[in-house]
Amino acid sequence: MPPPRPDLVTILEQTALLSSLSRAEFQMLAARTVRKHFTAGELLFSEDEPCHGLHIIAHGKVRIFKTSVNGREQVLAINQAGESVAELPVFDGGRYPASAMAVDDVEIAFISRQDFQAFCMEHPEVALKMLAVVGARLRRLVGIIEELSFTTIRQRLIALLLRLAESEGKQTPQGIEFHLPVSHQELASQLGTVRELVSRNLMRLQAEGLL
Amino acid sequence: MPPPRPDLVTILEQTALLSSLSRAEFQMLAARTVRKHFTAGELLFSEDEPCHGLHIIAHGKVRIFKTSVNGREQVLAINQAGESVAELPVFDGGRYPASAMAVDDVEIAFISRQDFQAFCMEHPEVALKMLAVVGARLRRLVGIIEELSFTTIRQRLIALLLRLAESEGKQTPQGIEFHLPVSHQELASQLGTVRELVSRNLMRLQAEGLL
DNA sequence: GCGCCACAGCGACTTTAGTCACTCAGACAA
DNA sequence: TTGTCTGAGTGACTAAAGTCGCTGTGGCGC
Repeated sequence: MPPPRPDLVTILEQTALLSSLSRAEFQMLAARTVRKHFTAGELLFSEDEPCHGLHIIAHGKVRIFKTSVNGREQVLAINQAGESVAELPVFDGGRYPASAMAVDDVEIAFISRQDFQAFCMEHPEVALKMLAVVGARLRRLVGIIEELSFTTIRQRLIALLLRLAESEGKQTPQGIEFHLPVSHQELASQLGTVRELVSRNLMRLQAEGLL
Repeated sequence: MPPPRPDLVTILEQTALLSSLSRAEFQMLAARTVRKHFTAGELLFSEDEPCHGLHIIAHGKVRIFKTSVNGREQVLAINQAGESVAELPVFDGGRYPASAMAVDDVEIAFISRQDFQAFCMEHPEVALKMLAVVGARLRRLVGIIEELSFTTIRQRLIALLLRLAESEGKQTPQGIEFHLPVSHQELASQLGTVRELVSRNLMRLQAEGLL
């Protein structure tokens, strides 16, 4: 038996997307929800696969990314518990635009396309929330485009480090200190480049005394 | 007086976003719609401005783009009559993520945020259509990211030329023939690079006999 | 201990992208 | 006819980005 399993209603209640629903509505939705489990490194789905429903993350982190022919990866987003994944193909009926992989062990609440669409028709406020969520995603993508087309890897790396410092860092007399939560390879994927450049640029920043 | 002005209901009827509404609904919406006119080169809105409502293009083309500090531009989309612009900030209440400029003379039907949100609550199917439209936009952005992070300018240029050939080209004995509809500068913006590289790469393709 | 592995560091090199400075041709107004 | 403006072509250069190959290190299993 996997780790403690909060019941589906509780999971659904914790997703931002569905806040503002009544207890009865949650129960109705829960009745149509399937629970799925993925272990670290497992693919939830991959690019160009047809989409059958909405994934809501109950526990764990999910990495959304694209892969190039030469094996390079570009991370589009990393989503956590309470967030949903791949909302869009649920609505436009198309295929997944990217792949999703479990970063650690992940619990998913899965609702089929038909069920969720029907639910949205009856609860327009959920559709509006959905639009807000998708809007936020769009903003992030525009941000990535901006970085990719206007800035150097060095600048992107600095920006990413600052973000990490913000979220993970703790203050020390010498400045802010934090551990890199992931490998250089992973940082490279998030920046849209290769490991060596991350390594080199980190060195450079260190040499300049900024680390 | 500007060019012939079809009435608002007709304009609204022609937008994909609102198809499937009844005549009465169109009239109701039209009553809350303001008409705006922009001449070529004029900005509809710019990045980071707060958003007050939804723009629907009645006539003309609109270029959505980002600008960098050093003056470079990255085109995110070019939208035509019947499409809407900047749907997202209407819903998440944020600011515009990019700027929009009239490519030629443009007629806009403008609906305020409040009115449109209210309308969506009453017409969930419009909200769902909206999600599909936004989804398509998201796909395009992911495509841009993919190109930016995985391919060279040469490849991107080829891809863009092929797209143009598809839409504008006419078959001739020697192959497909078409005019570049825009300046090299504009192509560069769409590819996320500078004029010189477009020029050079076009030369290169020509030298290799691919043009 | 030994070998195996994944991750990291690093030097040498090639390719691509971007910058600068200039020339040229065509459009157009004075 | 000039002058001027804009878009385009181009050579020379710099600076990024990416590739290759090798070394080092620190787990971890046997």
